[in-house]
Amino acid sequence: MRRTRFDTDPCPIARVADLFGDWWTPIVLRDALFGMQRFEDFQKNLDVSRATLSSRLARLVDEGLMERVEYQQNPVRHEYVLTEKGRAASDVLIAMWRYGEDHFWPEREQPPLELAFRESRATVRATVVDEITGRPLDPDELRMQRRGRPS
Amino acid sequence: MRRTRFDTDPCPIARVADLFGDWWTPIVLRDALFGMQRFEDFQKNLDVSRATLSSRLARLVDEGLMERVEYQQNPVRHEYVLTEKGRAASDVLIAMWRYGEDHFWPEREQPPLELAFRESRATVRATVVDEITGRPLDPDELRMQRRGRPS
DNA sequence: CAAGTGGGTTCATTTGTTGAACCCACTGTC
DNA sequence: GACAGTGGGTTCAACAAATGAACCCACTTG
Repeated sequence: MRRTRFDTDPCPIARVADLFGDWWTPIVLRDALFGMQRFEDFQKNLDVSRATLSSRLARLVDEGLMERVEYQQNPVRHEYVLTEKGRAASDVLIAMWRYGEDHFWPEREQPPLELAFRESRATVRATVVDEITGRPLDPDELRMQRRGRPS
Repeated sequence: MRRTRFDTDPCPIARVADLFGDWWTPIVLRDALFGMQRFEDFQKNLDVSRATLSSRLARLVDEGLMERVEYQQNPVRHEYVLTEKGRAASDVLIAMWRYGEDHFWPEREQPPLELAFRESRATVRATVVDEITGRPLDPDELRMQRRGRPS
């Protein structure tokens, strides 16, 4: 009766959902992308149970999104550093940010936080587009197909 | 000891994570975006427990991503139709697709499924960009800030 | 030698997921 | 008019996972 896993599913969304499909993982990753690295910092900032945090970080290391790196000896201490794969997850997080700010606040209200460029401090508005045409993607115009031979 | 909720969190990612933060919701939404509407179809296609599916669909209706619409009487039957808010979730799902296909298959392997345009059947490669400049977003160049008065 | 720091693990309680079985309203078939 | 089938659920017992609190350990600093 263990939780259903999708980590070997043929659909990319399913595999990502298997990892992001709990409430803590995306939030831990968010903090990591904004520079957080230490267990204590995550724990204090997120107010998460130490046991839960521990298992989430272990999973992220396991999946190759983070690396557990020793940053001092005597006593030995480690920090969690994002890998390339971990940094690439930012696109998913950024899409979530945009969707959240557009649809999860009551009309005429806005979230107190915004995403901005570090240097200019200008607000970022992200959007998902087709890489080639640069145009937004309408789900009604998309389909899933077998690679190679379109059925 | 109930599960921690983020549906009133000031961070947009947290609110979205609260909804997408389980393994079934993104997958149900994926099928819905590709046109699925009926309970039985979701259940057969996903091989999910009827109880779990039922609660997921109820949550999606509750949050305003879907509407439960009567499509026949005698006997009364309903189907689940995406709202505007539901359709807008496609950007998050598409970003997950891209991240999944780029990072969740072993080197030199590719997922058996691809995202494509319905008409031309050409492969879609999606990317997250800044709406104004059209340029990809590097997480190292971003920050979270309070809206209005940049601290 | 007591308190503090960083990074965890262990534990009991409670909540959520799972698969199987069941229910109900109706239709179509023998 | 009894029965199988369809669509859309609910109920149930068993098990897994999240939670918060307490605990542990290796060191440093006062």
